[in-house]
Amino acid sequence: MKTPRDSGFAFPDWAYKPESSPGSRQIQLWHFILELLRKEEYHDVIAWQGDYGEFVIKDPDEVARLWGARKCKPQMNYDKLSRALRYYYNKRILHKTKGKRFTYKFNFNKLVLVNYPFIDMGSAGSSVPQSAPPVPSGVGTHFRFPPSTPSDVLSPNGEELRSPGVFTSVARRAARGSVSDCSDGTSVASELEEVGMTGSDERPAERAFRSLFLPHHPRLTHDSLFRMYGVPPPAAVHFPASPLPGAPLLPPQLSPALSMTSTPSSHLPYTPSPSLASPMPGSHFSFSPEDMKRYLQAHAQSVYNYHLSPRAFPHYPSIVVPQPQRPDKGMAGPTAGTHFVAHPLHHQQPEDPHPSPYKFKLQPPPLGRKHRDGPPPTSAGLSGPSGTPYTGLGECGSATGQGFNCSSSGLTSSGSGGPPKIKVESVSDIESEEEVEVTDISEDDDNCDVFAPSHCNGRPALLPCPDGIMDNEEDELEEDLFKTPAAPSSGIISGIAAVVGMTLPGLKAEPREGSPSSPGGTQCIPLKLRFKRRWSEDQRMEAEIEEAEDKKSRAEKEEPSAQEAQSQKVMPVEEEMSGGSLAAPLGAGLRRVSSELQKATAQLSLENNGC
DNA sequence: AACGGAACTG
DNA sequence: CAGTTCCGTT
Repeated sequence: MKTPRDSGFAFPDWAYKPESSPGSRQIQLWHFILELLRKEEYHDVIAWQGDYGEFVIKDPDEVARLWGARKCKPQMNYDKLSRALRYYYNKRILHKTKGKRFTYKFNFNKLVLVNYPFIDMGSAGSSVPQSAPPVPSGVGTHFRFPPSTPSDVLSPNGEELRSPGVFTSVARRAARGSVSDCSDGTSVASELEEVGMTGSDERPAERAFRSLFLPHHPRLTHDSLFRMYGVPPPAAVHFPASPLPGAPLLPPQLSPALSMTSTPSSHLPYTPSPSLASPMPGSHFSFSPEDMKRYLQAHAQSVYNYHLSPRAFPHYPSIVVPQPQRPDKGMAGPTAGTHFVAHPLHHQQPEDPHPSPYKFKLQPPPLGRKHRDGPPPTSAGLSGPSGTPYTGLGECGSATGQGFNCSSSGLTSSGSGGPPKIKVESVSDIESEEEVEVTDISEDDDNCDVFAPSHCNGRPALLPCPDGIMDNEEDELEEDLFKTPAAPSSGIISGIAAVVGMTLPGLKAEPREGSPSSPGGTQCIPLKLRFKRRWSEDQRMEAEIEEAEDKKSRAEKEEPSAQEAQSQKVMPVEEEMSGGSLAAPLGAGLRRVSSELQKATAQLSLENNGC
């Protein structure tokens, strides 16, 4: 049966919450979709279907109408809505299920990332029970919410085989608490505790998911997060590692940043890092200093060991990292002196002494807009939010009185100063496969535009579109091939490391040497170039992996269990390079982090009250 | 139907 | 920034 009651299957609770869209004052489409998906009332309009994360819009017009209502856009229609949906392709939040009409599919990994917790170390919170729920972890395993095999999730009778059924229980629980979707943001904190503490029957993954991703920083925007994590985990490809299919006890799932390569339904064999693979006493992960440390270390190491693109380091506020070599003076750190990350890889900056292989050309600001066509007839016509009959639709109805939340703006957005804005464009564009990687640091400003949505198809942006793989044409295999994601910038790793108060061994070591898996010959290649290559490779790999994953998952549907017996030997973890001294003085710091997370979460819920 | 560029908006 | 609006193309 389609499980009438909870047929809405199940997405992690956070996914259903408005607060889940960091930095967004207004509800976002994907979130809204999730909302509808969750409600039975709308199952005739939109519903889960098929693969995990796949949903079908049964009544496009209605969905559009609802969306329009929610956004106070009476003119909304499916055409427009779908455009918005299409934009998600680039962000990789969604993708289209080819062949099936009105059918799209969520990319959970992305969603997770969006919700990855970021802490603002600004305050020195505490007092919060670091009741971090135990988390599952998967050393060599790719973190996956939903089991990749039906059997994993299947109830004895194989009934709920519905794709994302995994989170059903969660969803149910969530529903219990906060029913008013958008109006109450109050449940987050409590939920955190509630579920967090439950040692219950929940799948480890669920809990892990929750505990790890529930909290998030309000100030971060979707995009910034995407940028942060838009980087494919090189480690994944370089580490054949042993997947622990279905292994009950898995080492901590490390940074999503490093594992987001595949689709939710897949398990990517991936060894985060040597240190990680090592003895993981508890099979649980918590925000305890110990676990945190391991987590961070692994994360950091992975990055450094594999020369992850600098851009792979998400920005971490309030964190200062020990500058490796290169006694930079003021370093062109990100804006404002406010705390920030001195990116260890900063030395790949423009002012670099050596002849930079990176060529850029300044692209003049976009020509005056209004080119569209025809003379601009003092608009004013339609956009008027006329009193459109709004179907009270549960969602925001709660808005006091009549108005919707059409104007509420809870968080202040740093008024974006409209600086000169100059686009930097790779000169070596299209042709030269020697793409350039701009190691840009500043993050909260226009510099990032450089990496903004790069379309491998048409206008090539900065990122290279590895031959062979890229979807230059309208190839088929691109089912899951997405355009190269926007590149992130800044370093979370270093940031974290700093927070934890440890020094990254790998960091100090000359990047040149360290790499355990550096292909012979690279030794002589300039750092920049190496990074560049790595980046390209990563991009390519991501695409490949995703595709493969998708296929795999699809195939898996057929044969539940199989070779996955217990081939989960021990991954031949590469021994920790030189720095086995990762152990570092941390503890208090971690606790703070943990509490900060919770605080932020709680705070968020308040901020979102207005709806 | 689906896609995606471009201008535009709050 | 996350769409919204338009629209030509496939």
